[in-house]
Amino acid sequence: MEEERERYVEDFAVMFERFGLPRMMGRVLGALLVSNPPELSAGGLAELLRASRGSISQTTRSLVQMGLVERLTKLGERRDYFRVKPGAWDDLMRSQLESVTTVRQMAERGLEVVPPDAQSARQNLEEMRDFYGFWEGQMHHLLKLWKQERGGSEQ
Amino acid sequence: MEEERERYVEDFAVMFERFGLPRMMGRVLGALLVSNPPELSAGGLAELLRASRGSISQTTRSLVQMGLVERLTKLGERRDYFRVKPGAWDDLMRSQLESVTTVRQMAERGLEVVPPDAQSARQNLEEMRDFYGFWEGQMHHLLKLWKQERGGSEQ
DNA sequence: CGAGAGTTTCAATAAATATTGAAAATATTG
DNA sequence: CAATATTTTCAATATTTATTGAAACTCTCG
Repeated sequence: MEEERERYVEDFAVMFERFGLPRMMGRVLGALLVSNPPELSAGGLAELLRASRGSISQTTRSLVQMGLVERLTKLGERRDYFRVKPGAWDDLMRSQLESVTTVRQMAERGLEVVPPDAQSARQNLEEMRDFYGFWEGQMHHLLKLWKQERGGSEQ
Repeated sequence: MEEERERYVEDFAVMFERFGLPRMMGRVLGALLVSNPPELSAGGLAELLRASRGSISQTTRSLVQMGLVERLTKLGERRDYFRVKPGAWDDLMRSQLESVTTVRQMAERGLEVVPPDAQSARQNLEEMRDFYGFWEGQMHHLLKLWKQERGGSEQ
């Protein structure tokens, strides 16, 4: 991997880290993203990223579970390969939509927990509920729209 | 703070933590959210959450900087108070929009880094760019829409 | 079934992060 | 300006999280 792409992978990892996810996940995803050919083996990733096989194993599992990466095998070869899953970004956004739902529910639970006469707290929580309720609906709609317009063939 | 609200604040903190932010931030924000009256002093927060003053100080600063909490003073009183900032959720979503922009830009940079003949990598990156470009535009639009419909009076 | 290629597990360790608490700084009052 | 209330800073520490590497495991092939 030449200098420039190594730099890219590292920066990708830092970005990922800022989203609260392990740096190594960003490295692996970044490496797969710019790899040619598009799939790499666990061993290949370990070598490319100068990381232990153990940590590649753990990281690929997490990425597969998150739906960002898929594992594939090749006829006549023992090793497993990994590549960026088509539709990965859509999946990621879908999990963000789940977070939005969680926040909305937390607002609703807040309204149950707060005394009926706590006006300002109720107002805060109602705004929170309404806002996240709004996003919940809109995101749902937009995910559908995207799939309709662009995702017709894949998956 | 009674049992039920303490539980709520802790659960709120765990949710916050899952988004990659410090647990204490979630505690402080959760406590302010369900507090009646709506503002609490640094000392009050420390006592309520059984946390050190130092960590309350650090946490409130971060929350203020993130735009989720505001500091206020009261005439005739020395201490500072904190409360949930009106429009906090909108601000938070705006910072998520910034993240979306960052991801889109990272996709574009990927396209510069990858050789012209690396078909599949280019396809990956183009899908990423288009997807996040789409969300960028849509989120921008929705934030405007929300402000128009609901945020007319505040701020 | 045994050998070899490859992957996963997991205890140990390294690294990063959050939290405390005491001292320093700051602001307000009389 | 001294006394007091309050907040901030920061070095030390506790806690959490990521990473390694060696051993165990799994699979495939001859």
